[in-house]
Amino acid sequence: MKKDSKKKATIYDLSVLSGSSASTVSAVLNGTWRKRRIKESTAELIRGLAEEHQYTANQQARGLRSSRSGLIGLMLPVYDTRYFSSMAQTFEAHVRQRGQWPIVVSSLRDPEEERQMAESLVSYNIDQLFICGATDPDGVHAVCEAAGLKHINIDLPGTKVASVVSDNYQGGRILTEAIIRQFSADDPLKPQELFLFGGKDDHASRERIRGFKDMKRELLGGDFDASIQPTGYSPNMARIAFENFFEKNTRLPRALFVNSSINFEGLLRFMAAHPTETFSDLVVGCFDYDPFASFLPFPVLMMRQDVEGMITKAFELIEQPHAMPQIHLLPPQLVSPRTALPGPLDGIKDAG
Amino acid sequence: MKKDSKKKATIYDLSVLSGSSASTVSAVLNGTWRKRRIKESTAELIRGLAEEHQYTANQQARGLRSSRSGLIGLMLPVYDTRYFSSMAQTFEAHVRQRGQWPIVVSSLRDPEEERQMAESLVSYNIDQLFICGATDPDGVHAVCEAAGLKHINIDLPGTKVASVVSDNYQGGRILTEAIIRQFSADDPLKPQELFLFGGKDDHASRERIRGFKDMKRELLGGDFDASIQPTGYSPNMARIAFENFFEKNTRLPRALFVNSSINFEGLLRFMAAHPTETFSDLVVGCFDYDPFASFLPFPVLMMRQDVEGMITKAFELIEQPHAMPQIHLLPPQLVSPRTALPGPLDGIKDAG
DNA sequence: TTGAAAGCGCTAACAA
DNA sequence: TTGTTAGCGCTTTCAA
Repeated sequence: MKKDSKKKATIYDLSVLSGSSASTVSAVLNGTWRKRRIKESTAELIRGLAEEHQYTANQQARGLRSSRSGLIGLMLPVYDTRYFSSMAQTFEAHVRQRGQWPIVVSSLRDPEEERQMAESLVSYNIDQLFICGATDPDGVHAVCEAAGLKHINIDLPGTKVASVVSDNYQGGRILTEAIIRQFSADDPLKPQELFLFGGKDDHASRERIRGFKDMKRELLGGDFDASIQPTGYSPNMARIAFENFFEKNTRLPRALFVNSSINFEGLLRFMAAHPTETFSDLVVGCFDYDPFASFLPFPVLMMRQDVEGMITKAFELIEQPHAMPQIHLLPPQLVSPRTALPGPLDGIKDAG
Repeated sequence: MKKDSKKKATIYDLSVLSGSSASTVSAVLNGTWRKRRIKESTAELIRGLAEEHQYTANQQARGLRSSRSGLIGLMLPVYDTRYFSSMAQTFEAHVRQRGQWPIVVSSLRDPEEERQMAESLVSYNIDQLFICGATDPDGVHAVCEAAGLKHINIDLPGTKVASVVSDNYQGGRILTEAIIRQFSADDPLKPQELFLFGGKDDHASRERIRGFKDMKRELLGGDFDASIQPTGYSPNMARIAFENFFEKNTRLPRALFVNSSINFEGLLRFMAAHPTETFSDLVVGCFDYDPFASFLPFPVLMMRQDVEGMITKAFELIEQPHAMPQIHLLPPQLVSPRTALPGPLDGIKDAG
């Protein structure tokens, strides 16, 4: 083992070894050598040396000099749902395919946190930022704008740059209709038997609720604002809402529209405290797809957001210099009960 | 808006504005000013200016100079399971609490990929690397070692540095026993009715299988190597294994030990193609906890790995200069059917 | 209590 | 076809 094995080789080391100048080495190793008209043979030589000494460019130095970093950021509310984890997984694949590096952070839906994270990412000179599900996208925008950092909104729209979000209104309508159609004509669902739980006062929730209300009115008539129970994106608040409802009405509604899989976990917590019979005639519709949830012992309809499509579209838009601060809608997909869809993990070659 | 609002302020800007030198500004702003005995008033002045001009240190420059970056890496096989996504979530919380920044990447269980990722992370001068579930931890070690990068193994052990992993052997035993005890004394499970599906030839699978076999032998007698069906960590391979078994035996085993929730998704895919009755008398035990899986229409026993404990322990060990390349075992926790445990998302303040 | 100066490793004019 | 040079923004001696 060479004594310098702890020290990484630099272009200067290779410069000495090859007899070329540092700038020549640099050009050869960063791909700009063609337009610098460097002799094939010198390039060859330097590449060989680089290989031999396991040279890899110091990205900090490169970035400091060129004001880039090769890092592309993704700001997520949380990792730990199948929706957001598949977002991270898909994002990573796209970024790496572009020869860049993903840096993913979770801001826990705290606007102040979101801004500070953006600040910090700026200080690393990240090249682009994907703002996903931010509570205050425009606050993050201000930080990016001030730093000249390209950015785009996903999942929850902002008003300052382009946003790629699901068509939550249509999704809400479709899901509501599907829930209602689960019930047979001889024992149809009544308006006071269908409730929406979860979500908060953000764009996604509002749109879903709007779709829910419209479709409910169209199909069942009546309009019960009381049938909306926002609980935030918290499993426990949702659990409490279900408990309260149950206490007051001695049963759950026959049909539930659950605003997000996080809230659905609140339903699970409720379930844990009650016998299976409590859910024997329940129908649930839920935003975001989770494969295990789809096989629960009662019909679960899920709306799967088009994560792959959102990321693809976002990459398209973020490149465009003067994209309007416009909302691009992608249709989510209704998933029938007992459906196991392939996900971002399929196609990975590992099989043991 | 000032014309320079696109340019971030540097210590030189503040140096000019404050009348102090750049090195003084630097010291004030990076906390070393006390030991440089800088006057409180100058410090005050500079801090005020920094605030006013929204100064934030350029991490690339800082890192280039000091060979640090403030980044702590986590290498994950994949994001998109509740086990790994909770790992990412927990890791992030710990890292941020230390005032560092998490950089999370997924290597898709490809040893070559793992090494290249490590190389690349090295080129960003990350300060520490947590190697989680790597297929070839020692390969990654070699890269880290050569770069003088502190690292540690989680989930899957290596032989060169300390590893923090679940006690998969005990976990396998406990889970197997729990599965068997689900059956009543008047219709007990027979040895040929209990199968293990999933996993591959890695440490975790081997240990779980060993625990499975031992406990099965102890409680049911007999030893059927045929009752082990590795499928890799692939939903589809698992699905095919279930299909094959079903075709050959016209039914599933009465009891399944599923090696990972990823393989469980293969069971879901199988389920989607078969009527509910096929699973009416099924008992499943599965490694890794997924809240939705816990409520499926048949008893599902899950082993929850102690993610919080693993991360905590790993942080402890990675600091120690001469930790032995030893395996630290953490007991996983048996989770009864229909249990909704709190996760890393609980305690987040958001509630809408 | 502070400043001057060197240099981390790289890129990109500008010369030659 | 290549070398020289001047930084990118910061930390860190060393000197004052």
